[in-house]
Amino acid sequence: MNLSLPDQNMHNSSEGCIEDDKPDVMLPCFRRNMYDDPLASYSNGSIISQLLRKTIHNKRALDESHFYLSSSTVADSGQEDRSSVSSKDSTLEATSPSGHISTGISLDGEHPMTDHLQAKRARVENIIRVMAGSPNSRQHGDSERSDTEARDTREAYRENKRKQRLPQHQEHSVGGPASRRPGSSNGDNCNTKDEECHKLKEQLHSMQRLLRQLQEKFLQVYNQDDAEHDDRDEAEIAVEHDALAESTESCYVSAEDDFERKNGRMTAGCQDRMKVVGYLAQQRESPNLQETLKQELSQAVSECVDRVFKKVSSPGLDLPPQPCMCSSPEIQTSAGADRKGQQASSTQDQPQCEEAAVKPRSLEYYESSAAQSPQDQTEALSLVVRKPAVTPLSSVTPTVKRPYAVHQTPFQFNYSTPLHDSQILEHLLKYGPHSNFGGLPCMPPSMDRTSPDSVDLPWDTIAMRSKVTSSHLGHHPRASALGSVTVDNMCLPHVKLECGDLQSMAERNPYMSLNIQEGLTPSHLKKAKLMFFYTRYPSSNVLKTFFPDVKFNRCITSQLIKWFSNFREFYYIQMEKFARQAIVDGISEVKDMTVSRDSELFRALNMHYNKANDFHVPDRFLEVAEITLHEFYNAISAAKDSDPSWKKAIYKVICKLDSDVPEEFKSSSYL
DNA sequence: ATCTTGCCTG
DNA sequence: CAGGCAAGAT
Repeated sequence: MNLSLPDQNMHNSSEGCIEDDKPDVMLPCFRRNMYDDPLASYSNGSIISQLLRKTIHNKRALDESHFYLSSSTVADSGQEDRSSVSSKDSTLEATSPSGHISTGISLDGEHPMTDHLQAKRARVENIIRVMAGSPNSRQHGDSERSDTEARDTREAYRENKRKQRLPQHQEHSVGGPASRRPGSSNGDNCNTKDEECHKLKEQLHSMQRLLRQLQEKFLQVYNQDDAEHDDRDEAEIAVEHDALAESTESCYVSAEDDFERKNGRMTAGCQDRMKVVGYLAQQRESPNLQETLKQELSQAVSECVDRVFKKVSSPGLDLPPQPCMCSSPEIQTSAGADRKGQQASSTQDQPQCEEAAVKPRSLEYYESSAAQSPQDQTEALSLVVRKPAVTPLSSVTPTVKRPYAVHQTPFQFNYSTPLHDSQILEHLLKYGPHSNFGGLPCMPPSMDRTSPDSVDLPWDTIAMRSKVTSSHLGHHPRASALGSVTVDNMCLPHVKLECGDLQSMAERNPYMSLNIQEGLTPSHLKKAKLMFFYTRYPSSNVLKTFFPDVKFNRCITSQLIKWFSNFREFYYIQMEKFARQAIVDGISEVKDMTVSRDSELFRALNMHYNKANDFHVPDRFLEVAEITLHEFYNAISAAKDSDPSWKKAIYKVICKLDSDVPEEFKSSSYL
């Protein structure tokens, strides 16, 4: 391999972690693989090279792992023609070890690589499109397609199963006693918990499929390039695909059985990922940058998955016990028993308590199921397949009515954990997993029925406003439920709009690897205020340029614009106030009015836009302020203020005084 | 007819 | 600072 050289370059690539202020956002898909593989050591080089090494390794012990990995790799890739094939196929194949590996990658090298690659490219791109285009449609689309294509009864069965759980509303009350687990005081909790696990798993699998597609694509490109230089044969490439697939699988296994270890390696993983990126950038430059970006996308999704699972694996840890009258599982259990009967009657009392009590159990269940069948675990749709087999679930028939309770868990954690986590989860919501999250009526019973209004809360009200975050979510544990509701009902529609008319995937992909924000944070507000010192009338393009970590959509854009509108409002109000004051004070000449850093006017402004006073206001702003003050003074002096729109003339003047915002502001981590 | 902008209000 | 509304712009 000629990877040694690029390797070094990659190591030196400082741009590698540009956006990775967050060391935990990185190539999770390779973690487990590299960690477990003795052949792999970070000091040995890039992920690619390791994969290649591993390829040889795998060539022999491919058998089982290979067969199901590769199959799942292709799964879901043929959205159009293979429609329902998706993960179901992979499952099918996975369950029949002797089955032929229907991977798009021919191990025998029978099919022409070019055709195959093209086809795969098309599929991958389609996947991406689907994922970006309509988060929700994806899942539904799968279900619908399954109806038409019922060749495989198992597929149909599985899909039906899933359908059952989809659109229904959470009339948790339904189900009847038979549905409850006898002898279980918190049977409902368990059920909810199981549902959560299942739902989460489904989402994971969905994302896995996407991830595999992306990774495959990435590797494919790499192979293409590599083949040109190394004359590698198809078989080798195919095997390598499998190697990658396995690494992917391993990643998920890792995410499920060893978070600690994985997390410990995040930094290293980041470096490796960046190596790859750097390598790709160097070798193929712009054309293949696209592929790199796709890779980044997949990794971001993967990271999100890891995050979610991590959250699930440590339930309750983030939830303050006080909020719930039940501070311990035991108490919880008894409480649940007491409420057994009233459960149906939408108890507003303590939805949180119920959740809190459920979480620990869901973890147990989850882990146990994972342990019992790692293969299933990683397989795309194993979850659905396994459903009937799993005892807990089989007895959870009633929960079908409120299938998506699952998502309460991640969301709750989301809002009860630091911003860092919530950001990642927001990512998750917005992109890949959204197809699943979006349609999930993950409202707790009480919220569902008694607080329909909460659904109308704008997304940013929950996600962006620190006020809400602190006052509701921070202090009231129950707010987490509110967050769930809001996210569920508000975020999704937003996504649809954004995906439809905004940034192209090419633009979105790179951002996904960044710490892109779903909403505007207090930091953004602060930044905007400081920017106001330079520009009073920023164009939307400027805003987009200087808020690279913000995912712009109509809502966000208008919010930002509104901010500046408010800034101006305050600014002009101050100007008018001081101008009038000057007149009252008997100042006869404009020249006598100056704006310095000692001026009251400046203090007022500075207090507003630079409250912390940790920013050196540019002199230019003082000049503009002075000019504005003069304008007001003159206008008022000339009695122009009798005209209802007398200020417009002033605005016209001032808007021309905008200056460029310093480049430093372009950094997403400026503040 | 729809979107944007600005004013007013809480 | 954001929501609502109305006037203006397209």
